[in-house]
Formats: sequence, structure tokens, C-alpha cells
Amino acid sequence: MMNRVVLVGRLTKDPELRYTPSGVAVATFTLACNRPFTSQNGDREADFINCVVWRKPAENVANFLSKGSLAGVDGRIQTRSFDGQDGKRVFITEVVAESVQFLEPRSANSGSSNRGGQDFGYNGGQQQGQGSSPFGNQNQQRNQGFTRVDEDPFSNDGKPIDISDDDLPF
Amino acid sequence: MMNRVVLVGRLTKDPELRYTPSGVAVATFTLACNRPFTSQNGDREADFINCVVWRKPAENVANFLSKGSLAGVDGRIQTRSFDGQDGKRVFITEVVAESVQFLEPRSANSGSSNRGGQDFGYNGGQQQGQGSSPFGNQNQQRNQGFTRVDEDPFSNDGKPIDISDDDLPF
Amino acid sequence: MMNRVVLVGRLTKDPELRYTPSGVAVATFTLACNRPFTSQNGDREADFINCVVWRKPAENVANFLSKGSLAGVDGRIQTRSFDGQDGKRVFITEVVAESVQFLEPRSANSGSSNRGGQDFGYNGGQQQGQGSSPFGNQNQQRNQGFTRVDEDPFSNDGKPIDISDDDLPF
Amino acid sequence: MMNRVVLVGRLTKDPELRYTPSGVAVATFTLACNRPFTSQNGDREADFINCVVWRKPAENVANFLSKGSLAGVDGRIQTRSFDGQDGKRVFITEVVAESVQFLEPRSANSGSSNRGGQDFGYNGGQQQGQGSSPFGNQNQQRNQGFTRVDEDPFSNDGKPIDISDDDLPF
DNA sequence: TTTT
DNA sequence: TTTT
Repeated sequence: MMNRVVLVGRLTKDPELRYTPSGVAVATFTLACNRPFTSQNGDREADFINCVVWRKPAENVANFLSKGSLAGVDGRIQTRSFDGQDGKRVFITEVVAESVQFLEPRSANSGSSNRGGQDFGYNGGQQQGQGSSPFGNQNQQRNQGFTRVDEDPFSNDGKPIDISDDDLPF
Repeated sequence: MMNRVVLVGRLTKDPELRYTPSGVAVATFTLACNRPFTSQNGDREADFINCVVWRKPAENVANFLSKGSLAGVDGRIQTRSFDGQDGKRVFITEVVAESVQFLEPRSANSGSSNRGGQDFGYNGGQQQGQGSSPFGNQNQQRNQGFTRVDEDPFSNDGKPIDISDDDLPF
Repeated sequence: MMNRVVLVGRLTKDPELRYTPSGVAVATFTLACNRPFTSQNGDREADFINCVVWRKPAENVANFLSKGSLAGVDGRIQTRSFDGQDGKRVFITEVVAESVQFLEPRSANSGSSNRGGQDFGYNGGQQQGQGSSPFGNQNQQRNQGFTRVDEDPFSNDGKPIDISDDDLPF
Repeated sequence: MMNRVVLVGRLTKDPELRYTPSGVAVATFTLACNRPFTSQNGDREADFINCVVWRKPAENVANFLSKGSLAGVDGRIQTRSFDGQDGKRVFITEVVAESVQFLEPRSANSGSSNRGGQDFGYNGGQQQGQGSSPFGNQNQQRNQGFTRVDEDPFSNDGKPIDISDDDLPF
């Protein structure tokens, strides 16, 4: 059934990249989306929306986005639940990004003349090697030492990811 | 910032209608959206997405939708948090519907020749009186005896709605 | 770059199914989407939006939808142009559906207990044989005798489809 | 009925601002949205999508966007038709933007510390005076001398806008 | 637990 | 706590 989400916002922190036991990349991040209206106290609030992205776009996200980056997400809402450590069921609502668009312009001291708007869609994956990033390698550090975990994308305390290489929806 | 959600799914239960202290209608319901792909165990799963709708469309939802109804939602993702009764902060992600479309055809024994597709948008609110519903009044019972509560739409145990008539975003 | 469309409307005519020279199915149809507001003359108008869908979902559309069917579309806006017969360039804006959802309930005299909401997404293609349609074969006639054309989906007067099996975006 | 479009792309030219006879601002512009996949010849193509925006956001668009600007649009698809000068009916499909988001970062030599992501939604209209633009007044020229026309937003050869101040959907 |  |  129809389930479509489009967001533009800023990462509240650096994205986190993990791998399933079978080696599939998963990145998680939170987008702060400022609301287009003000609250009754007159201040501008934001929604903080948890996003998950799989495979190649996950690695692109980890490589090219960081805290504060402006990004667009096209995906679906997913809900799931697991048993929390206190024994009660925890319900999660998050966005599974099918594509992530990088909306930050390249930094001023970079050599490229490209202006923003790079797409990290799964179909549009142009398989850029990490070393040849047009954005430089200032984020490369973040990609080192990632442990392969078999965890729930947004938590460290529960519920293995029940996913296998063969059965991913995209 | 851009934040758009479009869903089509079925209500898992009858919607719940409440009123804020200042008399604003709020309806809450959960949409079951079947996923377009199967899990690794081969079964078709669903996402259960909590939705909130305000004002006139809230009353339309309460009047015309019930458990199992097929409905479309156009809205935004909202996050909020409150202190749970166990003292820890609870984070909520839900969809605030700006318009709800009724996708169930009118029942066979009804007199109208209209086929499905009725819209409950706030701008398109055609202000149908409860008593003159083209769908009959079989749901009207549900609208009686609603207590005016000042509660968080999806819970009975917390956090007053911090909203006033004057400051609604729509 | 982000480009997302979600529509719900009714087919203005039976869909048209064609095949490219290389055998790829393409269906075209027009969705009438009633506007949620009225014009200044007080009447409710509609937008008539041309849609194209490729491959398996194209065949599903041709088999299960017909004039008047309520359907949902999730896709992208596409523009293209070609030289019209009067020598001037014609510009086309249409929606390429990635998935089409059938929102009509099964007909009253059908044996299935399923209620509406069937999805024709490419990933969700459950490869239903034409002969085993749960909706009967009243539309099957429409699928016979389709000439394999190498035409622009919405016109008979021009411009070959520049697409090959290998290079489809989905 | 549901009809939702979200786009991110770059303006192909400076936006054009006009006013209806009753004084309502209308801006038109075309967004180039690069496709996330390549054509069979291996080159990356784009869709060129005509957009219309009304009232305050129209003026914001004219003031803050120009050729090449990266912008997001949230709106609806609209179709309309009129009689062309050659006597045949012309059909138009375009996007009516309900909100436009400015995704270009402010220019390097500006004094503000704000980074991109400004929203021009109708509800979020913060009513910035033209003279106090945080982006400087380099675009202000474009806003001078606009004739009040009663034309179809995207053409100079036809069909009066059938709209009045009182009957706008937003 | 939040971005600009 | 889930719909068809």
C-alpha cells in the first residue's frame, strides 16, 4: 500500500554506519526538519526524524554527510517493535530512505565546480570509490573501525536485525 | 523544511475523537499499510502508522471511518516527547494528517450513486452536518459522550496538549 | 534529484497497453484527480494527469483497471519533447508510475474475501497469471491483439521510444 | 483526491513574477531535476518541470531565487487547457507549489550565519519586507516594472487567469 | 539525545 | 495494541 515520505533537513549528528552479519551496510541518522510554522509560544520548532538507509547509499551517507549537513530523503515509514530491557515492548516509527540527496554545496576550498544536489539513490549509485570522492576525504576517518554488528539500527541493546542479503526489499 | 507523507492503508481500529480544553477536535487512528514486498520468511508484513488529525477533518474521520476502512492520508511527520510515568522520556513519531481521503465505496444499501474517493481536506471541508451524512448515521454513536480531554492525542497517561485555538498550524 | 509524485484518482478511459520493439510492456492511462477545493464559479474541478507505467505493473494495470477505476500512483514527473507533425516541438509532462495501487473493492459477485488495496509495485510483483486473476477475466479482451509498436506512449504520430530492455530505470 | 508532488531542482532561468488584475502575485519558474539514472546512451538527463506559485511565496521566489538556484517545491499537479493561436487546444501540465524551500546557502560575503534551508511556505510566510532581505538586494531589479497582466502564467498568448482574490485554494 |  |  502507498507509503511515501519526502524530507529535507539537517543531520543532528554524524551518521552511524553498521554492517549486518552478512555484510550489508546500514546507516542511521536523524534529520532535524524545521517546522514551517511557529508554536503558540512563538518559537520555531523542529521534528527529529530517525532515518535508516541500506547498502550503497548507506555508505555514501556515511562518507559524505555529517552533523549539520542539509540532506533530502525519499523513502517510506516503517514501524517495528522489540522487547526493551525492562521487559516491555518498544514501538519504533522511522523512515527507511530509498534515496538520500546531498544538498550541501561542496566546501569553498574544494577544487570542483559542481554545485550541490548530488543524489545517493540506490538505482543511481555511481559506485564512487571512497578514495576518489569529489568532496575530499575529511570524513574518511569515520569509516574506519566499524564493527560488524547484528543489531537493530538505532539501538545497541536489543533485537538482532532480521534481515539477510537475499531478502532486502531494494 | 520539506516534510511530506502520503499513506494509503486501513484503520486498525475505530478512530478516537477528543477535544482540547478550548474545543478543538482531534482524532487519532492507526493506519495499517501493507508492505509491497515480503519479509525473509516470505510473509507480507505491514507498518502500523499512528496518525493525528485536527478540527473539521477530525470530525469527518470520526464520522465516516471505522475499523478496516481504507483511507489515504496527506500530511507531515511530527515528533514529540513527554515524560513517561516511569520517569523516562518517551519519544513519539507520528503523522499529522492535513487531509484524509475516504477510499471505501459507499455501502451497497446506500442510496447515493457516488463511487468512493471523498476528501476530508481542511480546505475542502464542505462542512457536512452530522445528521445529513451521505453514508448514514451508523457511526454516530461513536461521537456521543466524548469527554473533553486535555491530553496527548495517543495516550491517556501524560502531558497536556500544548495547543490553543489561535495557534494551530492549519 | 528529488522528484516524487503520489496521486489517487479515477481512470478516464481504459488503459492502453503497448510493447516496445524489444518486448517491454508500457501502459498509459489518465487519472482524473478531483481538486479538494472549488473554482470561483463554485464547481469542483479535476486535474487530468497522464501516467505511464512499464513492465509487469503495466500488464497488471491493463488487466485489472478500466475506465472509472480508482487507483493510486507513486512515481516521478517526467518531461520530454518531440517534433510534432506541424514541425513545432511538442513538450510533454507526464507521471512515470513506479507502482500503481488498485483501490477498487472486488466486485460484489466475486468469490474472494479480499477488500481492495492491491498493489502493483514493481518489487511487489506477485506475477499473477492472466488466467488466474481474482477479478475475473472481463478485461482480458483488452489485452488481445496488442500490436507491438515503437511509439511514444501517449501518441500515435511520432517519435520512437528511445528505451531498451537493459536501460530501464526500474 | 490525493495529488502531491515534491521536487528538488535548479531554476533554469530567473523566475517571472506577474500580478492578476486583482493584484495577486503569481510567480512561474522551471525546475531542472536531474534524473537519478542514466539514459541508454549513458548520459544523465533532466526533467524540466514548470511550476507556479501564488501570493506571498511568489514574491519570495522572485526575490530570493534566480537562475541556477537550488530549490525544493511541495505542491500539486495541475492540468489546464486553452485555445492556442493556431486554433487547436493546448493542454498544460504543471506543478502548483504550495511551498518553496530555498536550498542555496547564503552567499559567502553575506553577514548572516544562517546556513541554507529557508522555507517560503504560505503558512510560514514571515512577511519579510523586500528591502530587508538577508540575501541583499541584487534581485530587486527583477521586481521592478512588473506589469499587471491577466495572462496564463506560462504564456503570453492566451487565456485570462480565471482566479479571483477570494477563491484561491490557499 | 538533537540541526542551521 | 493492529487492517484486508
